[in-house]
Amino acid sequence: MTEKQKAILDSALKLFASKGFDAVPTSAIAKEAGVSEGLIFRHFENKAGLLNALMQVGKEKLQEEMEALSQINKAEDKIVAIMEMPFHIDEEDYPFWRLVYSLKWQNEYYDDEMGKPMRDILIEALTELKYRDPEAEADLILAYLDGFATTVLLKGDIVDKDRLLQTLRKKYK
Amino acid sequence: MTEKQKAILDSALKLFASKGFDAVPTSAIAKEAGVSEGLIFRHFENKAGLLNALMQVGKEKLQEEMEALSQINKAEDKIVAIMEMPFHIDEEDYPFWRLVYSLKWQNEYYDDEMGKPMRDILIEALTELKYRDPEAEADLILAYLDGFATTVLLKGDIVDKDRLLQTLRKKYK
DNA sequence: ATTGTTAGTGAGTAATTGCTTACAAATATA
DNA sequence: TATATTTGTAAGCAATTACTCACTAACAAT
Repeated sequence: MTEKQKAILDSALKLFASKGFDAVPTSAIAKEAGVSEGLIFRHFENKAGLLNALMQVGKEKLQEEMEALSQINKAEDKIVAIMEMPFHIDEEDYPFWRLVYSLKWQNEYYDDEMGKPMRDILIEALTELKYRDPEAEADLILAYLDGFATTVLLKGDIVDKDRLLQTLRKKYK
Repeated sequence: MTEKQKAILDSALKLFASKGFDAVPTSAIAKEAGVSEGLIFRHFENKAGLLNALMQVGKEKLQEEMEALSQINKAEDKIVAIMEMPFHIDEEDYPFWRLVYSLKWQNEYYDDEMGKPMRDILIEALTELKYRDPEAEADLILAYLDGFATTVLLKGDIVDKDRLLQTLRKKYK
C-alpha cells in the first residue's frame, strides 16, 4: 500500500462520508488526494472498487471489536458493552460509520450482514439471562443501537454525548 | 396540480427513496412518470426544486401529526404516543420517511429543524413529570425514536414490527 | 546493465448529466 | 370567437461523468 493509495482511500472516505457515494465524482477524490484521476482506476479498478476497499478496511476493524466483545464472560456486561458501543466509537472512525449508515438507505448498497454477528451474540446472552423472547429483545436493542449511533454520528456536536450516556445508564439499573 | 405533476412527484419520491437523491437522474424520473423530461423543469425549476416540493408535502403531513399530538393532555400518554410513532407510520408514507432519513446523512441536505417541535413537546412533558434532566431525557427518547424509525423503515419486512412494539411496551411499565 | 513489473500521469473517450429553448396543444379568459 | 396563458414536447446544449489508453518514471530481479 503506497502513500498515494492511502491518500486516495482517505480522501474517498472523507468525501463519501460527508456528501454520499453518488454525489462524489472520482475527479474530486483525485483532486483532494493530490493524485491523477487515472491512478484511482489503476489501483481500485472502478468507483465501486474504491468503496469495497473502504468497507474491507472497516470490516476488519469491526471484527477485532467483535472478538474483544466475546472476551467478556458475564452476559449482562456483554449486553451493556454492546448498548454503549456507539458512545465509544473512536472519533477518527466517524467518517467510516457515517458512510456505512448513509449506504444503508440506498437499495443498491444495502448490506445487512454486518449486523448479524452482533445479533447472534445478543440473542445468546439474552437466552442465558432467560428472557422470554430473546429475538425480539435483541432486535429492540439493535434498534436502540441504531438510534444511538445516528445521534452520536449526526448530532455529536449538538447533543452532549456523556450526559446522554449517563441518562441511559440510570435506565438499566 | 395536474395529473402529470402528481405523476412526477410520485415517481421522484419513489426513486429518490430507494436509490438516493443523487443517484437518480431527471431522465429516469421523467421516464417513470411517463412524461417529457422538460416538464420537470417547467413545474419545479430544477432538480432541487423537485426535492423541495416533496419535502413541503411531507412537512404539511407532519404538522398535522404534531397538532394531533398536542391534543393529548396527559403528559405520560404524550410521551408514549411519540415513542410509538415509528410503529404507526402509514406504509404509504414509507418512501417519504426513507427519503428524509437518507438525506440526513448528506451534509448538503441535512435539515435538523424538522425534529425540533417534537423535542420541545417532549421536554415540556418530561418537565411536567418532574424528570431531573428533561433535556437529556428528551434527547435519549429522540435517539430511541431514530432507531425505531430506522428499523421499521429498513427492516420492516425482516423484523416483526408488532412483536417489537409489544416488547417495547413491556419495558415502560 | 538489462529486463520486467509496478506506480503514476495526462490527455483523451463515449455516455450521461441537469437544464434550455423553440415550438405545439390545450385550456382559460375576454 | 379571439386572445392570452398554461401545459406539454422534442431536440439539443455545455458540462460533467466514469473510465481508457498511450506513455513515462521508479524500482526490483536476474
